[in-house]
Amino acid sequence: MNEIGLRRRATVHDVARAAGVSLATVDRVLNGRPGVRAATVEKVEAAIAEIGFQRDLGASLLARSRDLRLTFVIPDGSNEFMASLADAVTRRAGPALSDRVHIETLRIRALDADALAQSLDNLDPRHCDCAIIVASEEPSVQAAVDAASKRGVVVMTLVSDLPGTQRRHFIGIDNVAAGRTAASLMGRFLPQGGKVAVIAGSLHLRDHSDRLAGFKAGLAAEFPSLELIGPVEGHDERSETQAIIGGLLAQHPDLAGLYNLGAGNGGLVSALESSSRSGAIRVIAHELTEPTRRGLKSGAIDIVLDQNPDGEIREAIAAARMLALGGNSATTTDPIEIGIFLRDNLR
Amino acid sequence: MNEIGLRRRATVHDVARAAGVSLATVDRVLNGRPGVRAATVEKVEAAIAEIGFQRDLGASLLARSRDLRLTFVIPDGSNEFMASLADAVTRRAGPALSDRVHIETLRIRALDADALAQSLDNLDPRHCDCAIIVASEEPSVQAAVDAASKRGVVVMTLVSDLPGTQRRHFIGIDNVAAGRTAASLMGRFLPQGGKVAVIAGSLHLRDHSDRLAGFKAGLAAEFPSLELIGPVEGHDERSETQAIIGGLLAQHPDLAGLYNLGAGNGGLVSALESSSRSGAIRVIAHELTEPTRRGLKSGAIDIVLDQNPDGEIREAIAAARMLALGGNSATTTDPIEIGIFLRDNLR
DNA sequence: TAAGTCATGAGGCACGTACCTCATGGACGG
DNA sequence: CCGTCCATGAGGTACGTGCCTCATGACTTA
Repeated sequence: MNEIGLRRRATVHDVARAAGVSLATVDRVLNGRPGVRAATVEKVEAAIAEIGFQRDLGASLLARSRDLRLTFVIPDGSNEFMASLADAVTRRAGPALSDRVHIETLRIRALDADALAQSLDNLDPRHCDCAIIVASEEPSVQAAVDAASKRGVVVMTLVSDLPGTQRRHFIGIDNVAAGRTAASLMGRFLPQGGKVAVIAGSLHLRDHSDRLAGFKAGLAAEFPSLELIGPVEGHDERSETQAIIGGLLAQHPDLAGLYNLGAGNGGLVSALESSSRSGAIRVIAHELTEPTRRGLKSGAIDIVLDQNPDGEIREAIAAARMLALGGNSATTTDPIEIGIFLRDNLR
Repeated sequence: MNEIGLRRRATVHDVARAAGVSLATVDRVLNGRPGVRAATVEKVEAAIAEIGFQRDLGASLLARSRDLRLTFVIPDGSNEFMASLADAVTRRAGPALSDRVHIETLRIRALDADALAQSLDNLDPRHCDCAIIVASEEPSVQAAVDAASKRGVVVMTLVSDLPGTQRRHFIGIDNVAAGRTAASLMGRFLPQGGKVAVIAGSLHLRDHSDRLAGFKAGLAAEFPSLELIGPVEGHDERSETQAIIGGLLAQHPDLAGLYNLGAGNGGLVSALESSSRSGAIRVIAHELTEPTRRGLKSGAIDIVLDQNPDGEIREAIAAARMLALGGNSATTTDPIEIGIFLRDNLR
């Protein structure tokens, strides 16, 4: 019943025929089982390359008769972005299930390195193929990532990276570039120069320290007339951030700009709006969430730099599927882009 | 061999048991085949909802023993964005194949409605499940879309929509919002007012006419001190656009802003750079391509509004898969976002 | 009442891969 | 020359779904 001229896609049978070996041998090679001479392995691999065989992912998962099991580990607490990240996971879980991808979510206390390390330690490769974590850069976490990898649980980082470990992939924006972009916008907003304060969540978070580095570099290179104040750490908490902003406003009556490279934006907006200086200070924040939307609309915030949580979750799942088939995820996943939002292009 | 407490996912067998019918009946319901009483259909659907059955997409495509066949119809010519769209299709074709999605690309002459209509007419539902087209809003195209739908080829629109036809889905940005965003940025760039020229490709393209509408509305609502010149149609061609810009520059020595809502950006940049007024005029263009990157870097262009071609192709494929399973694509696809690029956040 | 129509059941084969068992034949050491 | 190990072949079953045929029993219509 095949249409003429419409070639069937290659199967393991075709590989076996092309390599001049049996199905069993092809299977052993494909799934990395022992008992095949090196020369034979090469023959099979050559045949695969020659006829362009691609393993059928659906049939493969079907035959294994089990889903790909992913565990997302996401910080809990008042951080709205993390909440929207978790929501995105929930939204994707349903559709993913019909692709045989089973997703679980773990929420752990924000900025609690030991809690993160421990939940990684608890992951059993028999129940979890891949863990996707929002990492913080602390020794206990790094050790736990390497240990999990050694046990056979693939680890990927999300939003905040953990270079120098066994993590197989990072999904998130280029945070140095994000910081540079913030500097570039801030510099254009303040051609006359002035004081710019920087608030971070925690410099143990790689995304925050990268943004800071990019922002500093951007200011130094292009806008030396801006004077940087801080960074101050608000631990991504609403009330703590609000207190810090209040203090900065009181301490610097001539404050011209504010860059919050962490979370806690509810506190940022509240502090600005209750200060009578909202709109007079150029404000750049991160992540499009309820408080930053409110800030954009009221004029308290000028620009929001955003990473699309839905896109990140989608790419994480896609990367995990690729890894599960022994492929290289890096070659096929799309980079996550830095979104720039002002009042007029709110989505 | 199932882990204790790890429930197996529901299958058609479970549905049959739960509904008290046979496998054959479940199958008839699932695949919309006739010969089932309405009451029985309801019983089955209730059972599906109750036990949370989700069809196994992989097994389904496997059993059908054929790939999902998609045909992308993309304009040819000097339009760099369309080229990058076609590239994105090519990039996705490989990975998609391992999900049993077979992709073909047709390039047709840009702005040639009859060529587009004819390639739609040529699509045979036995060789193509779904066509994804960059539409232009002309009667012959509209008729061809409806005819193809009637023949059994699902049609989706990409980049430029075709409302009022049988097209099942549109994938692209909200172009009215894009125009409004351009207006908002332009207005902020030119607080002292002035002349702003608008260049389009063709107002038969829905995306262009939508952008124009959004831009006009945005200026009228917020920046009445800006005087709009045009639109002039450059037909998305490099040389024609270059000539038009040259003419505008000569005719309006006091030109303050330029919004090219179409393609032909190579001509835009060339005209500006050879005019000695590059950098003195605020310029907003669309689509991140080689010429617009060059323009951003040289300062000839201030802002580029972008739709991510890779993201669009990804969503198109995802939507087609959903439609193929009888689902409603609109509920599961992510909206495409308007990217805003300046020199500093080039990707 | 006989013939026909219709909803449903029962069961089987196919899809491409994973994974299992068993057979076979060659190489090698003693 | 015999026993052992090892690479490989042969062939089966299973996974969940699609699609086919055939049988059966209920109901309609002439």
